[in-house]
Amino acid sequence: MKSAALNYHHLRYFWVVAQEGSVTRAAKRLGVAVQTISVQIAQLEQSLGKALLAPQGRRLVPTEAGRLALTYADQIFQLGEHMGAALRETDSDRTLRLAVGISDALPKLIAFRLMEVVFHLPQQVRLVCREGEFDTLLAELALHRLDVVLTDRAAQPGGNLRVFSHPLGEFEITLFAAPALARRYRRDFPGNLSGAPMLLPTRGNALRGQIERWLESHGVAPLIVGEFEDSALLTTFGRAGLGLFPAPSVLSEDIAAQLGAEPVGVLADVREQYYAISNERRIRHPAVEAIRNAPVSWSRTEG
Amino acid sequence: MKSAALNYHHLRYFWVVAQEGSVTRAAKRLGVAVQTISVQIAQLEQSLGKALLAPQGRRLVPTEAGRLALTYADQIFQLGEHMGAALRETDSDRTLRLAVGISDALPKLIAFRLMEVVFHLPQQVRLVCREGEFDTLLAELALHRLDVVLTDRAAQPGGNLRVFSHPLGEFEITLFAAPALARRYRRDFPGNLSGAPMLLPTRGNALRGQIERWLESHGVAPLIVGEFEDSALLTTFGRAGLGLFPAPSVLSEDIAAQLGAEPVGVLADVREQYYAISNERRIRHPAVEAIRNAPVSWSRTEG
DNA sequence: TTCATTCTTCGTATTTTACGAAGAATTGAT
DNA sequence: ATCAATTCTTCGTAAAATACGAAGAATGAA
Repeated sequence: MKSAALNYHHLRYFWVVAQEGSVTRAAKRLGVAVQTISVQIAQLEQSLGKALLAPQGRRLVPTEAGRLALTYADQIFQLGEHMGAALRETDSDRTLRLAVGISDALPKLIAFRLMEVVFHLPQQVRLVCREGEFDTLLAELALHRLDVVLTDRAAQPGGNLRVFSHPLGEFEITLFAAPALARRYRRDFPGNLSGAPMLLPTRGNALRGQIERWLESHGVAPLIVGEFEDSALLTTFGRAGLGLFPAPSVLSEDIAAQLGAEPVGVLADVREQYYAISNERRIRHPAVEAIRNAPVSWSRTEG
Repeated sequence: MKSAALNYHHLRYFWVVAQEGSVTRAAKRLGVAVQTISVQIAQLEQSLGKALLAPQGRRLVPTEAGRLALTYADQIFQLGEHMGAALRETDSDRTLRLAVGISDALPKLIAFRLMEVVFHLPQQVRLVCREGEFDTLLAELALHRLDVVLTDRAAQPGGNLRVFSHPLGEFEITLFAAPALARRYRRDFPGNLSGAPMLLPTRGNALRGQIERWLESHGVAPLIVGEFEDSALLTTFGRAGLGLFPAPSVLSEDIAAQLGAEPVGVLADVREQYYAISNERRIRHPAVEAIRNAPVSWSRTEG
């Protein structure tokens, strides 16, 4: 038997009664008759299967279950109030909001560079970013909780979700490493990579397959010491000196400055493609359009 | 004009429609007619003063305001579901729960020692602790959100809240300090305290007055370099070597182990009294009673 | 364009919520 | 112990909300 949905009307009465310690006073505060409240609290208790209030002296005090319920009720009604306030205050039609989902696999620095353009638009834009797995973000996009998802692979056209992928250009990939490692493997690159410790994206990432093909074609077999879903985590491990790690060549300077890691060698012909995924085939949101059309400041091969 | 309270019933329909992207499908899922939903969403929009959904192609997508509302709705209905689950799963009558409020001013170690006994009761007790200011905690006690408040001062009997203070015994107070400071001021204590850096509780704390009287009676005037509402903060500053600080003598060992601070000298005749404040004159909650009657393991003068 | 689908509006049925009246249970005072 | 006062419940009915059938309007897709 599936229990019916919670009746928030009943819950509110219970909540007020618990605050006032009395049905009578709650009735006064709410401007309704005592019987009304009495009945509805009884209904709430029945639907939950637990007593929520018990008389003690002249007051009504919450039972153990009632107290638990109150912790939820507190939050629920606080949220309700905040929501009203937020909607009233926000001139949500004035400021343009852009909700962006950023795939784990996308290097944060790339994400930043891609989104940079929205701050140079004529109108003020409030950027709301959410990180997560590709599939999660795609679902939120479909629900219009997000305006666009930035990621490293296109959405499957055959999927049950009606979304559209817009390529943002191809980026050349370089292997980076902490200074000591970088010095060691920079010589004779790429011939000496066999046995070199390496950090790679997990299978399923588009880049992974390309890198493996590149390694094979160069006849080298490094030791894969770690696989990462999340690009930021991958570079963190790389910075710590645990292995060579791939990243877009254009980030060379940023990686040196932020992570203290140096380039080891370019993976010729390995290219990562980034995408903006949106709901419409023809992009409407001006900020998304700006991202789509941005003349990205670093070298980039048009796809 | 005060806006009417949020109608959670309407909000739920809106929430489902946003998920489904269509009134029709939402109606199917909810088992009601489309008109019903249509009307109620219109009412919700009117009461909030903003459009929440806008047609786009064949779908209904949330507006900017709608999206904001959805972030709240998500939380609200998640809480509702969790509440039902929590109430169903918890055998809230089996496990005894004890909600304790701990005054900022109370040394955490004392609080721990006072509450220790509840874990040795025959029945399993789930301890729920909340920290805060004295007045805040007292209000929560009055609402029965807490079973007992542990604090360093009794509640005013003349207050508008009907609560009762149960003394838990008196504790002798010692001045402590980081090792270097302690060595310096331990000699000739208490005669050399004039000009010594000292950290004290804020005025209003019961201990503060006693310490000042003690200092005066010994004819010394230290330099008060800090006043703290929160005892944990006070000891943290003390540990950093910023000054001498008072704490119960019985915590000497704990303070040495945890904070690396050493005793400087005992404040003879200065005694801190701790209290358990509850709702009933005669305590009913077995765990509270245990705290009240615990033969505290360390030296303690019965009041 | 035409057709199909979806969302609205209107009037009425149903359900939920609210209240007056009366009864039961408890407290606090006499 | 008894009484008065207060509080919470239980009825039956009134008011309000929610829900639905029917019909009209708007929009996208063929």
